[in-house]
This record gives sequence, structure tokens and C-alpha cells, in this order.
Amino acid sequence: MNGRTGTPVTIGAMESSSTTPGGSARREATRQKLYEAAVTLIAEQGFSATTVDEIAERAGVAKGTVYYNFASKSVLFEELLRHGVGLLTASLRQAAETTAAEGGSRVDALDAMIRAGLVFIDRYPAFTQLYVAELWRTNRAWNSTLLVVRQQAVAVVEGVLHEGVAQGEFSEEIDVPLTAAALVGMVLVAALDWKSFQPGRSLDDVHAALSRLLQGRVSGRR
Amino acid sequence: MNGRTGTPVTIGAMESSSTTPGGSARREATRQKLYEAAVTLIAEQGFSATTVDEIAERAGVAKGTVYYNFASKSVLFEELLRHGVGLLTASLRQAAETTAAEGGSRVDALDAMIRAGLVFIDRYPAFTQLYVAELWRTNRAWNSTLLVVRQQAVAVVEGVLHEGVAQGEFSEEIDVPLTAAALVGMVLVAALDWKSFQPGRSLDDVHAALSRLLQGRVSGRR
DNA sequence: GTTTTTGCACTGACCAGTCAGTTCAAGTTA
DNA sequence: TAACTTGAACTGACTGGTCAGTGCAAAAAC
Repeated sequence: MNGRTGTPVTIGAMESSSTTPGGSARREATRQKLYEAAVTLIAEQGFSATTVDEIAERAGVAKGTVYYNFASKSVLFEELLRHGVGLLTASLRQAAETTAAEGGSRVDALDAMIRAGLVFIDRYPAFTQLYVAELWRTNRAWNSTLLVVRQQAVAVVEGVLHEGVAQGEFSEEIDVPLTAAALVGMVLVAALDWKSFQPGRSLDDVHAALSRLLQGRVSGRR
Repeated sequence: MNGRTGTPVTIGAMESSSTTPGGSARREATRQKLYEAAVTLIAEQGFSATTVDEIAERAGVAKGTVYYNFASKSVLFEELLRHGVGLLTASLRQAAETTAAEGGSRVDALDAMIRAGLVFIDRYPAFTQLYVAELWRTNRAWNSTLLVVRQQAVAVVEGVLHEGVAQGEFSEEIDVPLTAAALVGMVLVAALDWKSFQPGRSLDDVHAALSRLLQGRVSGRR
């Protein structure tokens, strides 16, 4: 119900990529409501500070329903993570492919991916916030989930960098994994900062600033 | 004591910038131990998931001592934040000033600040992790503390960018606040990724990759 | 003799997870 | 089409445990 009637504001409203193939429509709708409630609360307060009662209340559902749909609080969170990063990587990959199909260069592809990242964060700020807050934590139950999920996202950027180097478009001296991490970080942090501290700026402004940095037009010389 | 006898591993070993001017040496030593214990535990587990008993135990101190030295768990955390960011900004500022004194350009200053940031993160990874995890959270008790503390750090970078633009070294079209945020993000995320997922790489490797990105040697054209 | 630390028992609030019971919706039968 | 059946989905009071913070007398450090 929720996913179809309004503009999606949080990750909860993402299309169901069949988390549970046999799930009924009713059940799926309930899960969506729970995702949506959980993502904002956890982004604001953190995982441990968010109670299952709060999630249930915000979703307009009884506490028991949470446990009917998810084995535990952590499992709910892990599925939320998988859900969100799946959408992000799909979006990045599509940006890269579209650019390639239109005959753009690898720099154009990176640029398109930066924009895709910004659009995603613009749409699902709470999810992004939560992802960044949890990514580098060690010793948590969902750590392995995060590792996989991070690798998925970074791999898309690394792919484009590798292609660029192979075709001589990028310098051979670049360090692909480190550069990919730096690029992802640049986008994540700039976007979160934009949302939190400079919300008046347009997406285009942010994109332009990052684009300039990528293309060495800030301090390029040599 | 710790700051002089061995290689400091966590923020707890930072020089005391006189949090409480009247504090005795003994008291200050206890506080340091508590900072050190708290920063690693909170980085690993998050604020809410870390108990006061754990902090006391890791610091080798009785629980009552925690409350003798800090009004509450949150206050301990806030003072920890102020402590850490103070050191970071001091380090950044010094890098910029040293470069200027040696007659370096503004790009050199940015480069030196990137290295200073990396050195800091290398030394105090737990603090950095915790900072990133909390920075964009809203509705937390220590939110105002974080805001001030972020502004301090970003302002140093903005200062160098402004100077560079004023002197014609950087393009006038750059967006100073956004670019500063992006640069800080680039360093933070690349460094955390380095520590978590590519710990084998040297600081110089990471610095070189970021430097290249800054100077447009990845995809510079135009 | 004053400041700081210790050790530990205690309280009151809070919270993850459970479970016996209720409601819903999609049949099936008459 | 109305009455009945069934299993899936949902409910919310309850439980057992945890944890921030307190209080205090005695010991240690300075």
C-alpha cells in the first residue's frame, strides 16, 4: 500500500526484490512499513538506542508483528542493509552502463556515478547515514553482511577505474582500490554534509563541486 | 605519563589540554585511562551498547571512580569528543602553517593537511571511527558539541581554499564549503578503509593516491 | 587532613524476546 | 449468498535480564 501511493522518502519504500519469495502481499506490506520505520529511527539514534517498541509504534504495528516477520532485531537490521545497498549498486551500475552505451568516456562514467550516488543519498538520506555509521564498526553481529555489501558497491567503481587504466584513459600509476575508496568517501561525506549542514544547496551544486574535484580543476597543474 | 613513555595508540594518550584546570596529576591520569578505555569500546560497539562497567573494567578502575570524575556517561563522551577534535585541528593547522612558512603553495598546504589527517587517523583510528559514526546523527545529546567541533576542523581546510582562490592559485569557480567537505570526506573514508580493509598498505601509499586525486592526475583533462 | 579511589550492594527504569489468544481473508460447502 | 472452516497474520501483556546511576564506609594517595 505504502510503496505505491506516495513519493518514497526512505529506504522502506524500495521495491521489494523478493526478500522472501513466498511472502504474501499483506506480509510484504508489513515488512515495508517496518523497514521504513526502522531506517529513520536507527539513523537518528543508532542501532542499540532504538527499541523494538519504537519501531513497531512508528510502523503502526504491534511488537509481536515485528517478531513474526523477523527473527530478531539484528536480522531486521541486516535485511534492511542488504535491501538498501542492493538498490545503490544497481543504480551505480546502471549509470556506468548508460554512459558506456552512449559512447561516453570513463571520466564521464565516473561523473555519472557520482551523480547517481548523490541522487540515491538525496532520496534515502537516512539509509546512507546509517550505513556510514556502521560500516567501520568491528565486532558486530552484522559485520560479515556489511563486508559483502561494501565490496559490492566499491567493486562497481573499481571496475570503471580498471577499464580506464586498461584503455589508457587513466594514468597507470593510480592505485585502484585506494582511489575507489577515496571517491566513494568523497561522495558520501560531501552528500551527508550537504544534507546536514548546507541543505539549501541544490543537487547540481554539489555535483558540480565534486565533478570539478574529480577532474582536477581545483588544483590541477603539472 | 602514557603520552611520554610509549607510542600512544588511542586518543586517551593525547596531551591534556586542561579539561579541568584545577585537576591534580593523579586525577588527570585517571581521566586519561578512562578516555582511552571509552574510545576503543565505543568505536567498536557504539555509545549505547557500551556499558559504564565495561569502561571502568578496561580502564582498571572502579565504577565509582567514573562517576567521581565525570557527571555521567554522556558527559564523559562529550569531553572525549572535544579532546580528540582539538588535537586534530591543531595538527591540521600546524601542517598548513609549516607549509606556508617554508614558502610552499596552497596546493602544498592541502597536501600537507591530507598527510597530517592520515597521520592522525593512523595514530587514533578508534577516535576517527567514532567521530564519523556520530557526526551526522541528529537528536542526540551531544549534537551541539559535534557541530562546533566539526566546524572547527572544516574551517581550517576552508581557510586554505579561500586563500588559494584569493591569490588566484585556485579557480574562482570552486565552491569552498562543498569542496572542503569533500576533501575532508575523501581523507576520512579513504583512511578508515585503509585501516579496516587494506591494513597492509603504507601511509605513503594512501597519501600518494589521495595526492594524485587532489592534483587531478587521475582523470585530469581540459 | 584532604582529595581521590575502592568495592559493592541496591534501585528503578527499560527492553528484547515470548506466547496464548484474536482477527483477517480466502476459500469451501450448502 | 450466507454460514462455516482454516491457516496465516497479528496482538499486547508478561518475563527475565540488564544497566545507569546512587550511597557509603573504609582504604590509599598526596
